[in-house]
Amino acid sequence: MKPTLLDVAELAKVSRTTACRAMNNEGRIDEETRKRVLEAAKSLNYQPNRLAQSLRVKQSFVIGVIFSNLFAGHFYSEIFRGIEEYTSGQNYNLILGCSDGSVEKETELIESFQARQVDGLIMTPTNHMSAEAIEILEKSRIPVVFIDRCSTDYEHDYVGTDNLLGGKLAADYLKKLGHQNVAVCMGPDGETMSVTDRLRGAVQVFEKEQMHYFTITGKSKARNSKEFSYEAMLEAMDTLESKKVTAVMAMSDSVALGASRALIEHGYRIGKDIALIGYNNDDFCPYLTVPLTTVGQPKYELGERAAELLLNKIRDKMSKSNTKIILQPKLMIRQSCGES
Amino acid sequence: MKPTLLDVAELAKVSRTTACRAMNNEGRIDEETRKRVLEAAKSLNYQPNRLAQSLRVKQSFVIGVIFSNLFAGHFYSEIFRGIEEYTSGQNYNLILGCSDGSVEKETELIESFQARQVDGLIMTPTNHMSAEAIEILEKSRIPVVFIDRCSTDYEHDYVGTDNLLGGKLAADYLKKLGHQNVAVCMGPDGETMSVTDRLRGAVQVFEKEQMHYFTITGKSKARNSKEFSYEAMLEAMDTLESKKVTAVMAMSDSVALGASRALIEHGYRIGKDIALIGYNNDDFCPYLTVPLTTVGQPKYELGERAAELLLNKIRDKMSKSNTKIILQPKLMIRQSCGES
DNA sequence: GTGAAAGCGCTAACAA
DNA sequence: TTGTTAGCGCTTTCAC
Repeated sequence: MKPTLLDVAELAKVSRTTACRAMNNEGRIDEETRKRVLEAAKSLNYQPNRLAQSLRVKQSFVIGVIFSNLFAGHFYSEIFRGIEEYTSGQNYNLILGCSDGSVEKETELIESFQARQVDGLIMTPTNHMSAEAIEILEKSRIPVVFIDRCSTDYEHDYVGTDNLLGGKLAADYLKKLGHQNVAVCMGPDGETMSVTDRLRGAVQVFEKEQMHYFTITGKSKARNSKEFSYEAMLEAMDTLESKKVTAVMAMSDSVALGASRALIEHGYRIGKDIALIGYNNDDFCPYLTVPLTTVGQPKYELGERAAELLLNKIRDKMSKSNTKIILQPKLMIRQSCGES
Repeated sequence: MKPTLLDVAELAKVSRTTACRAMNNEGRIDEETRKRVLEAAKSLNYQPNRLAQSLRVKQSFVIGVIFSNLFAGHFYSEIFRGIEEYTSGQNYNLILGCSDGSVEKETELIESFQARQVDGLIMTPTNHMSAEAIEILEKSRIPVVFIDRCSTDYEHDYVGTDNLLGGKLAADYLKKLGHQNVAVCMGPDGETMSVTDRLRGAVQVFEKEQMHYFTITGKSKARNSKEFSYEAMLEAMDTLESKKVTAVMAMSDSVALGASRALIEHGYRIGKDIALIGYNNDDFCPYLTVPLTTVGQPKYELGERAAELLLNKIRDKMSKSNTKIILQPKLMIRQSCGES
């Protein structure tokens, strides 16, 4: 049986209270007894039960993380690392779930995490969170920070990058290279706000510069971006030719990868016959045969800032609840648009 | 203030016990009162406090997951998905940490998860787990399942793939294509058992077939496989030429990606001037300009089986504690070795 | 500086 | 079928 605080107390010949004070380095306690308790604890291999602690102090030091999509391996891995490194230094642990784009699972996860008394929540919501989920969040008053995407239907804190600007950056660059006809490959998450923002940004440029464009939305059932966009692109091949498209803008690097496969199979040489620009700056970009030009997002920092914001909210419940932290995207010029 | 079971009980005009029974669908209870309680619970928006429950029943329904490396985005994402989907159906939640290859952090995580009373642990250990960590695990008697890698110094359950066979598969294939001189690019995790096993498997073939080979270990400080192997490969360029290497075997697909960048920069055409084979079958493989031939691992299933094994151990503490589940690798022939 | 006692929210003997 | 009571392991008020 695991030793409890009482065991430690008895061994050190003090009361539970005193033992507790010693363990938590509290004030009013004799240095001598403190040492004695600590030794007793050590010799018993005592470890406080965090469940009991949490129950008592009504603070669990656990934060819940809900991603909507783990297929996008690199993107969420980096965000998670940012969250993890920031929070682990402050004694928090993370409980992680993946909604896989399902609103039901998202709701379940929120409820489950809530039942576990998480101190806060960081999440990328599904496209349309269920009304139920939103109600739960609002009623529970658990501090929440949305990351990367955000819910339209709900007042919230948010950490993301400026997707409108990102879209502009990409479009401006294509314009600068002289492209007039561009296809925009949306990928499977075309309905999320982050992606529609990128599109809006690009379209602003397209219209101002009187460029032609059209979007490839695809109707594949694949959840995997690469597969989805590969199929979507294959279907769009004819249109590509008839509209004399010279540049493809992909809404993520994975989408770009899928699109490039279709393009290559149809004899296009990336960076020569056709320009391709991605989004995210995933870590594989520099390592492709034709290194991918893309718009970079600071993924790790996204996670870090979200964690920071959340912990601040947790500590200061009064902090105003509509903070938006918008980080800047950055154009990463490589070779897939023909320049080096 | 959140409603407690007592609030529900009062509203339904029964005792806490009865309310408890109703919530947990236990036997001996009148159908009428059960309904009344459930209604009361609903109207109060009652949600049981899992912390209190766990404390009481001494079972948390949380399992800890510790990965050693989240850079390898896709690989661990898939494993995690396998674990998550299997366990979430059974009411478990996952608490996730990343040791980042550091034994100190690994030990901290184990302790921390233990303090949180996890019911079990799934982990990829660092190369050499600290004696301390092993001692904690043994003393705590928490069921543990190692995944992908395993600790040499410790009796354990394990789920992985047959890396020896995987190495052979790759080497056999290169032999079949007529290669006589191959370079093996080890990557940053060259010391892990999974990688050394792959090498052993390959070497068995090399020796039997009297092929020449040498390993590229690299001395980069990068933790990222792609970067690491890119640098390692650059350094090895001269040797590659002097030894007339015609094939490169990479210990993971990320390593292959890094290596290919160096090769391409030096004018090699993958699949024509030089053959390249990877390992893992990461999801980007089919989407490279020259689709990568590789040895596939069933990542999702790895996670799933690990979760299954762990839950069985949790339920039946008596189950023998040295189960090894070894899944089979599979050669995925694409174009990077010249065949289609 | 130390300890007794109460209680966080839940479950489970046992008794009625 | 229902309720009383004790207790999981911890923290905290209050009194000494």
